[in-house]
Amino acid sequence: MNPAALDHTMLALADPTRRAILQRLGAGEARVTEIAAPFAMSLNAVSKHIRMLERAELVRRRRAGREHYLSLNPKPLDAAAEWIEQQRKLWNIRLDALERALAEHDD
Amino acid sequence: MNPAALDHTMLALADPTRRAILQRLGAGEARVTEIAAPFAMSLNAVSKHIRMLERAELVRRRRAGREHYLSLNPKPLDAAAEWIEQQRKLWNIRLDALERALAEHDD
DNA sequence: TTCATATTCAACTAATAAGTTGAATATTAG
DNA sequence: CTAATATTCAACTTATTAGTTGAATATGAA
Repeated sequence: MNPAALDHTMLALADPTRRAILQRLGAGEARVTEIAAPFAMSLNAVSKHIRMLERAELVRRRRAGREHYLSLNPKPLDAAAEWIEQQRKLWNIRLDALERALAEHDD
Repeated sequence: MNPAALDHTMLALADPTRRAILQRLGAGEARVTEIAAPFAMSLNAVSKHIRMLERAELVRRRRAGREHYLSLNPKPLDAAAEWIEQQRKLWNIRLDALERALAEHDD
């Protein structure tokens, strides 16, 4: 588990265009041009977003002639979700301890 | 639900220093200097990281004289976790459908 | 072969992030 | 009052992101 991998994953998720691309790919693979179509930016800009998603390994590319088919790889989401869940768990444990301490103090 | 809020949350989580700060705050509130101590960077650099965490509303600040006590606000993590879970759920639904289609095809 | 399509590469600008150092501000301690 | 402490502000550098336009590359179609 490379620590920079989580950096890349989180950074990839920190942009609405990239989140929309992932959401689109959730429905199945698609070509670069198809993915870019809904966005009010150049194809090149979307191409760069895709590159960031690939760096995070959230997106895989399959070349079929001149067309590149992209698909979602949800694996890195596991580490991201795990970090957040771990954090929430620890926080809750601490809050529970606080509550118990307060309850005791009431006696 | 401001869409930029999720951007800020994810971006805040995309840095190991900031994640470490959040982890530290999971154990309870702490002053800026205390938080900065373990890091091999200037106090000012950590101060800036804290500002980003505040922008994401992951950290709250309570001033007590010249000392600023920081605490974790885990609320924004909910939206982040929810986005990821939603994505994983959709992905799994699609994979299940794919599997069913394949199974049918086998008959 | 020639033309159109799909995509990236290269070069550029502008904005933001991440870090530095040094000064300013506010508060507490002696 | 003066000195030390806690923190931010300001200015600066460097790296990265996000976007653009125009050219290159590779493939497919006529």
